[in-house]
Amino acid sequence: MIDLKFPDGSVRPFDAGVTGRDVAASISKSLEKKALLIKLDGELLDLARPLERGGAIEIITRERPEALDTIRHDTAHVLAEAVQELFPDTQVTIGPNVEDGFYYDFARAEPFSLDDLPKIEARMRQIVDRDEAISREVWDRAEAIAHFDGIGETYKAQIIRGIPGDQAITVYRQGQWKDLCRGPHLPSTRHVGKAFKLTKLAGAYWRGDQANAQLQRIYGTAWASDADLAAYLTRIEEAEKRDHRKVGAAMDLFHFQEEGRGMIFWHPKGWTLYRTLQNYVRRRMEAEGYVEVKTPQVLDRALWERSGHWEKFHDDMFTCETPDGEVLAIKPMNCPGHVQIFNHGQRSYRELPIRMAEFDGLHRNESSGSMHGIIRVRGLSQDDGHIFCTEEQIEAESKAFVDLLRLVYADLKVELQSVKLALRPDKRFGTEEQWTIAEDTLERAANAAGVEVERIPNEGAFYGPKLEFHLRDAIGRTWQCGTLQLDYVLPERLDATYIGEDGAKHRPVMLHRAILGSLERFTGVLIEHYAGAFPLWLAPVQVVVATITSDADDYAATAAAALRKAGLRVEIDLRNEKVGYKVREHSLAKVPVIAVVGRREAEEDKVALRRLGSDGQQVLTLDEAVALLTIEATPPDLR
RNA sequence: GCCGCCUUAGCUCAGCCGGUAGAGCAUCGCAUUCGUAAUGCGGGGGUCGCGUGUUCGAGUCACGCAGGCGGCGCCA
Repeated sequence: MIDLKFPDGSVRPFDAGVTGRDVAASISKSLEKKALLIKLDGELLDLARPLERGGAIEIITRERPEALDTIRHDTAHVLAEAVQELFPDTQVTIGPNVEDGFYYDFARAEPFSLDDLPKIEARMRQIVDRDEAISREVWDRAEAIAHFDGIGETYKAQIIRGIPGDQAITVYRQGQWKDLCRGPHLPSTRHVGKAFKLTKLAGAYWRGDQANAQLQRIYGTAWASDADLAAYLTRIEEAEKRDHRKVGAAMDLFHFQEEGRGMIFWHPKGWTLYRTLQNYVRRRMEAEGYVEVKTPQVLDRALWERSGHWEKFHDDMFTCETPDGEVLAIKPMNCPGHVQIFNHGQRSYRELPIRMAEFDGLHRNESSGSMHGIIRVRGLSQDDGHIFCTEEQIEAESKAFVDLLRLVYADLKVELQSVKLALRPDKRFGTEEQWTIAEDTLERAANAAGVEVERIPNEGAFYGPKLEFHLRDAIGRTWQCGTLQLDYVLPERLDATYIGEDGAKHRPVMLHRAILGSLERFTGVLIEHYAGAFPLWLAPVQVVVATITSDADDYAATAAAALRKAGLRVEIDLRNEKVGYKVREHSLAKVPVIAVVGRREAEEDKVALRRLGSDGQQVLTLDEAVALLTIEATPPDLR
């Protein structure tokens, strides 16, 4: 006998080997019908799985979030079954869940076409209608390998070879079809339901390695109900409207053209936004003791060889050659330049830490497939900084940086998606001991600043581990923005030294850090975050003074001049159009404040303020309006 | 870089089985002076991404290239 404890606290005895379905049936007929899975001591299990031990049990029905994960994974299995029925020459590989859905990777000589998706979906619905029972089998490892190799499923055989020896090899069968899978699964394909949709096709490398074969990936989304699916599709559609490329074009912020792939042409409004952001972060940094420098755009290849960048990145660097045969590289980053300034003259321990900042342009020959609007570009600049310090200063400097970053993100009202600690990569410089110290120090500093990190192996820079601060774009993709990197390597390779208290030469440590990261990328993320409707202090155009009739033209000019004198970014709209037309146009252009002036306002020295997103108006005297808007338009660090 | 898809007016998009290009918005002109999300009328605007081929004839079909989009890979 085993004891099962139910969520209401009651404990009941059952025979060992009882299944979740039996347990549900013992409660009610309807629960047996609705049950999809059970959870035993936190572990999800198939409804038909015999229970050999007792514990806390929950019956999982369709409405539960745990069920959704299983529905998605089962949808992936139904997808795989449909694909193998329709395209028998296809091998299955893996099909995990992702946010809002799933994918399945297939190995097939001929790629799928977009036209195949509706056919596959139709077959998937048939499989759901067939209501194939899903059952779990435990296989012998050697037999399983031989079996999958024998039927030409070489990827599956390879996966089994990689499964640790103490783990059971489980195969799930649904109808004629079967797949190696850990489970759990729904009782039958009917429970998958039809609230799914195949969304996109993509190529993906086997095991994420470019050296391996490229598989055909089919992405899909699946939900517990049609209403949830419809809501999801609407949400995605809405989110796509926030795309910074669309908003940027609509607001006339920037453009690209073929001759400058990955190179931004910033228009006046976009550049105003960019400079406003840059000036803000520059002030925040100056207040923290940073000193700003400017280093050359083009430097001899020899310097990049010494720093180690040439070896790892020369294909990704733009280079040029003089008629004399000198090979120069356009700088992809500022670090070696900053070390040159540090190295100029003799440094004392008394000067440390030196916090050196630079906002100069950088160029990287990013591969064609990696460019993405203004978020990933070839020409960029960072709110870059390098802190030269002693080992003892690392932790305090790191914590101060994380604090500063959090302050800036709070000012900008962006939310961190995740903070990752990128650990030592295969290709690296420096000793194991240095890496261990560096990794642990970064984690401690982050924790001290109240930030939990997720350790990710193999993702660090060649010279040191990185803290990565990730933000989300409109449709949920995440992008690394801020970063903090601890580096023992470059000071050594570029021979940076300072004179210590003991009169001897010492090696400083370098902290590479950026709060926003690429200003271009951050601007892109901000555009999507605000959908172009920026807070007053960031908005490229803060106020439009719009007239109702030409009687008010002179007064509008007076009002605009007064607002401009107070430092506001003001446009004036004297066009011979109805005020409704003007309001609509400037609202669509996301101008935060429209100051409407008609004959009445002109006579009384007033303005009628209309805020973006509200249809009321606030009638103030011109002086009051100037005072109010000036306060509102003050950047957060100057308040 | 790899896989798939897309590319027609400034923008968003129509254009069937190959027969010589269309709408809305924007722009320009005229009228209108109208109090908070589109005033009316009229005009101009296109080597249909680029190239080659098939054809009597190509926006439409084929091939190549470029750029873009989605994903993978890469990201100092």
